[in-house]
Amino acid sequence: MYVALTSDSSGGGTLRPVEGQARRVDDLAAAVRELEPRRPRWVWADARQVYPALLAAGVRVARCHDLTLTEALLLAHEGRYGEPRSAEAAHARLHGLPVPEDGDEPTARQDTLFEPERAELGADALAEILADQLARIEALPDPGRFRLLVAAESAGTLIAAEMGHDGMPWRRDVHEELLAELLGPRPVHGMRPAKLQALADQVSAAFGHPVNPDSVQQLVKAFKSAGVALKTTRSSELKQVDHPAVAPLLAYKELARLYSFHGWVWADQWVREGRFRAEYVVGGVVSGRWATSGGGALQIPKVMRKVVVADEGWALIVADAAQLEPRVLAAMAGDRGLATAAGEIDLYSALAKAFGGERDNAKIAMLSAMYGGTSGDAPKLLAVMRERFPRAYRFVEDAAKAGEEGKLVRSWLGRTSPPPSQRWKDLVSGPDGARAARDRGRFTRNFVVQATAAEWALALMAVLRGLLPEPARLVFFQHDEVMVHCPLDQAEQVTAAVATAATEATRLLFGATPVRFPMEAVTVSCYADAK
DNA sequence: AACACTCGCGCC
DNA sequence: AAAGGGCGCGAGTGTT
Repeated sequence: MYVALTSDSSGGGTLRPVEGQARRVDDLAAAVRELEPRRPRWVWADARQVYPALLAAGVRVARCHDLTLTEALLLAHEGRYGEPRSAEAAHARLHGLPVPEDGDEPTARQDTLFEPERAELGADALAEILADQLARIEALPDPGRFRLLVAAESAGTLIAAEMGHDGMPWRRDVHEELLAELLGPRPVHGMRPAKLQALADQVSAAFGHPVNPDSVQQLVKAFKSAGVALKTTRSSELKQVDHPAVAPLLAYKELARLYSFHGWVWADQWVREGRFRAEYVVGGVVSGRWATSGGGALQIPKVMRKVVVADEGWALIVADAAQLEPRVLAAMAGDRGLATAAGEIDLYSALAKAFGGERDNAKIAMLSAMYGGTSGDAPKLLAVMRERFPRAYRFVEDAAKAGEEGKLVRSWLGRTSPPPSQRWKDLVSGPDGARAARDRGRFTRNFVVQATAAEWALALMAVLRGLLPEPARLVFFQHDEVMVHCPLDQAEQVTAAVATAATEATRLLFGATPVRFPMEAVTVSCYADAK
């Protein structure tokens, strides 16, 4: 049962069972709570506009259909990438009206003097858009897979909102201790922390004059007059240099990053009541990976993990998929040899024999095949791969070739790569054309694998979410890794749920396949102990 | 003053 | 000869 839903700013809204009449309610959260036991699939324009308020009112839902994300997936598949994806735009297209650009949401327009205020779409309009989308899905070559994609993507919006609502445990006190230990006391505004300033002073002393270690220009100039020609100021390049400024400079760079990315200012902005609440953007990456729009949740440095501590009497269940991308490739390509190796817990060890007995060689070969790498031993190892695992090899080669020719590629469930830009088309027929073509080939080569891996991870989370007992909560997700916060006595049940979810995600995407997707969960009280 | 871009580096 | 995919975010730098 689909039920279209709109909300207004007063906490009310409209509901419309797709097979019924629209009805206005004053208390939307109460109405949703009442209907939820019948497990409707809620249809809304954009979860981010609706679901946070429901969560704040203590209401969670099991299923939804996100019209905006579905529209984006459909448009891309239909070769209409970049057309406005909002529900307003979808509705306007259906009625031959002027199509509003994305970002012109009605609420963002109300203070514009000469622009007439655009009315929010009603539940009837949403039902109409849904019917159109379902029909377009049916017309696709593989509607079943695309329906799974839409369901997984929509479930992702629920999870993202819930994780933003619940937050990841974050001990301010432990964080403060760590910052004090590494950087010194919190500085007054605009000043460098003491330990950072000391390192900056050491850099200047080593050069014999003041140098701002944050300035690439000054560093290159200072090294040049010291007789060292640098192409960049990257750490990896600096490490090759023999000069007394290098050691304090490397230490400075590491701490400066910590200070600006995860220091006191960051904590003031993002940590409240012992929780780090990130803003996830579902489908924010073209490959379908999530992005964040603030808080940098997907880039928490390893050194910060000691700050993530379960509440008293609770545990963190941390699980990551081992070697997800090569397994995805094995399953997609239907390469029997690779799939057999991917039936083992350590795929690379299982492959080692084929690559001269070295596990590392197997790893380089697989990564080069998926990323388009060609340096070092890669060409030699790729030749082995072509010989031993021809279907897997051909699968990524075909994707690369399509990209080089400017064609579209798709993930397993039907997410479509962006088309080449006009700039690329101009470039590819010019003197640097071969390079532009190769660059795009690397992108599409990786896209088919990365996007399918993202789909597997989404499916895993959607299933896991449904298996979690109250009051366990998903609190973190990072591409192929999930974290659940739960009472200690639920740890075993959650661990089992993770394994079940991995198996089920594999079945949902690939049906019967010899490929295994190991998802080992560990129970810890502190994230730092998870690896 | 405000914005856009590059560089560098953290994560996968 | 060499050629590695995807992001976010900050400071510095350049442009308007």
